[in-house]
Amino acid sequence: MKPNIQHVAERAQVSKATVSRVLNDNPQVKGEIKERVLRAIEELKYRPSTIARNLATNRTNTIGLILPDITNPYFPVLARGIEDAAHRLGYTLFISNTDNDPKLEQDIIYKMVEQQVGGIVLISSTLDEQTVNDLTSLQTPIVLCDRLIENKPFDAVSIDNYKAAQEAVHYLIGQGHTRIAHLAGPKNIQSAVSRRTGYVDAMLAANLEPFVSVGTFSYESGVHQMGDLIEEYGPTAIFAANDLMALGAMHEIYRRGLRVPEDISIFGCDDIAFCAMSRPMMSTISIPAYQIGVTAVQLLDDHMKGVRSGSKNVILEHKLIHRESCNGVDQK
Amino acid sequence: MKPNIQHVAERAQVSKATVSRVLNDNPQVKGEIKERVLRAIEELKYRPSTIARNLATNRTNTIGLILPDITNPYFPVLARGIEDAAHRLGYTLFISNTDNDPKLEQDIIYKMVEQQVGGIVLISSTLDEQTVNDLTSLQTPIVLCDRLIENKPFDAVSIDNYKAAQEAVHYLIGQGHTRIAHLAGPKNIQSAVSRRTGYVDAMLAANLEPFVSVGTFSYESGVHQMGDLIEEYGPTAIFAANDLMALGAMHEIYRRGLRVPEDISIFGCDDIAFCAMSRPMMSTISIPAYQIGVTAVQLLDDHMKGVRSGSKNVILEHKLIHRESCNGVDQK
DNA sequence: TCGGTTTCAGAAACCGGTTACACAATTTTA
DNA sequence: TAAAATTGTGTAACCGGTTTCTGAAACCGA
Repeated sequence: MKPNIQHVAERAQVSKATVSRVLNDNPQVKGEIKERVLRAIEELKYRPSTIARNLATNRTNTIGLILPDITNPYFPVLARGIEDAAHRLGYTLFISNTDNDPKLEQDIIYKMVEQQVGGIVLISSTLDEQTVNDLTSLQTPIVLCDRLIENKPFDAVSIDNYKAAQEAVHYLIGQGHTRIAHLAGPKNIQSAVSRRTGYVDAMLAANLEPFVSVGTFSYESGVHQMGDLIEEYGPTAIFAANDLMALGAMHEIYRRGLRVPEDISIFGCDDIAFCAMSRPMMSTISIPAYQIGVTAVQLLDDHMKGVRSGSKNVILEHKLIHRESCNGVDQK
Repeated sequence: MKPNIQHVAERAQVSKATVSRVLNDNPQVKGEIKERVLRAIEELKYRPSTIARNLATNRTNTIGLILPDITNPYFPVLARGIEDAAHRLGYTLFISNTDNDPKLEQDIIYKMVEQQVGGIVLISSTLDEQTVNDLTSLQTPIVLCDRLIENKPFDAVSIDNYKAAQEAVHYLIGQGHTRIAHLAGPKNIQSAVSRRTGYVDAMLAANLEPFVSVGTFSYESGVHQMGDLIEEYGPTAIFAANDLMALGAMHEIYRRGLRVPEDISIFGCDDIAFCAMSRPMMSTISIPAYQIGVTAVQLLDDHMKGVRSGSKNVILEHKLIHRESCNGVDQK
């Protein structure tokens, strides 16, 4: 039978309260009594019940992470940042995938709230106004990743996707490209929309005609879109809204006997690990995913500890990574 | 202020017990009383406290997942299988990374046990005899992934790594290779050891001399090992203990102006997503990672529901995936 | 009509901790 | 040396549910 605090108390010949104080490092208890309690704990191999403690304190020291799909190579790094930061601060982490399904996402949020998580890190693109308002009534702090939000009591941490996209386009233009197409992500995902807008604006500002192909952020999508693009537009450079699509595009280019960057330059976004493993290595925008995760948890922790009550949008710095997948047109 | 069961009871003019019964779909309560309770719940936007329920029932409906590093591309798929299966069965999932640190791993296991998880899916390579015995005394069911274990009260689910490695070697031998080197994984990881043993035995059985280079399962390790291998041994084919090392090896081969598979063939293991994205696409052993995860949770669920008490080793089928990274020597 | 079941809701104990408060023992102060 | 302040421990209420047990009311057949 599993020992509880009462058993320890009896063995050490003290009260439950004293045992509890020892467990919580309360300095009131010391000397021989503390020794006795520690010995009793040791002898009984007693481990306090977290759930009982949770109920008594009305806190759980848990954080929930809700994301689209851990299988998408961008997210593990983010998740790792979150887990590390959470662990460091003494929280354990719940995790759940939504596949970008708004209904499922909603259910999971409520499930986690019922689990009494102290806070939630939410990576969501599908949040509509109504849902956001519902969440507002929750007392659980929420921090959004990769998505900014205004005038709502949520923290958010992200990068400036609009600016990042513009930089990518400028980089390509700087190499002499004019026929630059964009492999866009889903229309309901904010980061995808920002990148697309950044691309379009940068093109227009340079008096170039934008050409957008909308996809799904997946490798397969990149493959198909690229095929269409070659036939319908004939670009010399591609700015893809994420690396997975960029990789798919690159694959298709080679399948057709063309080469990167000699025939077509490709620029990605995210800087997933495989960008440095592909051949040619992919030039891309590096997003500090790990740091986003860490920051998100810190914001959450602040809220949970009551350090801060307002909401805050944090924008982290991205970085343009020059590798091998882009080349000037004049070098052909 | 957040409503509790008492508030609902008062509003519906019934007792706490009745509300509890309604919450748990107890058919005893029906008709008008049930209606009143449901209405009160609705009106108060009442959500039962999971932690209170946990304490009362002494169950949490949570499962813990402990793995080395979610950032390693093999694990997200496994984790996804686990999460999907857990979600389907009504469990929420804790997750934590160990970086293969035995001490940390131990701490996390105990932390999860204190969280009263119903069971733990453990992906560990560092378990020594002593630790395993300690875990035995826990009342929490544990299922091991990617690692078999005998005569212990744990379930395990894995593939036959020894056989998989032999098949890989036979495949390479069948293509006419004789100078086949092995990029091995860490000596303290069981799957790495099995693959290595399978390689060595298959080589010896074919009267070929094994050549093993020990690495760390990482891409960088593959790069460095491959460099050494080319200089010290001059293999015509490589069997890498995982895809990350295989990819690293391929990178190094190209960096030196050689080609895959024309100069050196490479065969990996795991079949991570990048294998089908690299150029050339990587031939490898496909491990049913998702299915391993699902199976692990099913075993856990059986145990938690008391369906089965003995322990069980499940071996899932792997598959040899023929792609582009291997070629017969005679074709040169 | 009446005793015997059956049905259904409530009272209260319980899960295993935490913590406000009370109070005895000890130390400090006057 | 007595009163006051401090220290350290115990008592008991509490967190918010679940569940056993009890008994009233409804139902049933004779």
